Amino acid sequence: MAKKKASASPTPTAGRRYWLFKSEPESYSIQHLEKEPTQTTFWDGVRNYQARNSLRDDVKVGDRVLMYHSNCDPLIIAGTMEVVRAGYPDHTAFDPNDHHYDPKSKPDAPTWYMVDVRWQQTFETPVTREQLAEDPETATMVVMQRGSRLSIQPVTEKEWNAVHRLAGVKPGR
DNA sequence: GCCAACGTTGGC
DNA sequence: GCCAACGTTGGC
Repeated sequence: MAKKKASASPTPTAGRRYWLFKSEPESYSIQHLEKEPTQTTFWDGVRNYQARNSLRDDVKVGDRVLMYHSNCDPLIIAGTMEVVRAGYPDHTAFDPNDHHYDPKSKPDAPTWYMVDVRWQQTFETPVTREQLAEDPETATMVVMQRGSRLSIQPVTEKEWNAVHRLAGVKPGR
């Protein structure tokens, strides 16, 4: 477990990547994350190979993440998170009692991976899907593509900045 | 609640 | 290795 000094900020900007993670707020919302004792959680339950590859190989400590609330009304980007631990095996796949149990994933040969994220900010004015569709800089985001079911998606810096503009806040530190 | 799009499974 | 059937996702 990686404890971080409060003063120790961050991670260099260079090489930082941006992502969008989907969650159904009924299961887990940004409000849940904000209320966690450490405002940190492990992002478990991803059971799609393309998304798994991103979590295992590409999502790095210091990367920034938009949290998208799916399957709800209104559909929004609710806020942002910071990656605090890079890909490691998703242990919920090993637990037969867990909803995300997958017998083909073994501790010595894990199929599924997760990362740890820390709450960064909850947008006072969340950005709605409708806004994303209307703005030329965000309309092309992966999340807006018809039939896009990918739960871990790359976001460009331009899109990251545009989402913050729509939220009425400065793009984070 | 509906249903299109998508990923996975399994018979052949 | 093809592809139909199936289950799931997720916007509407």
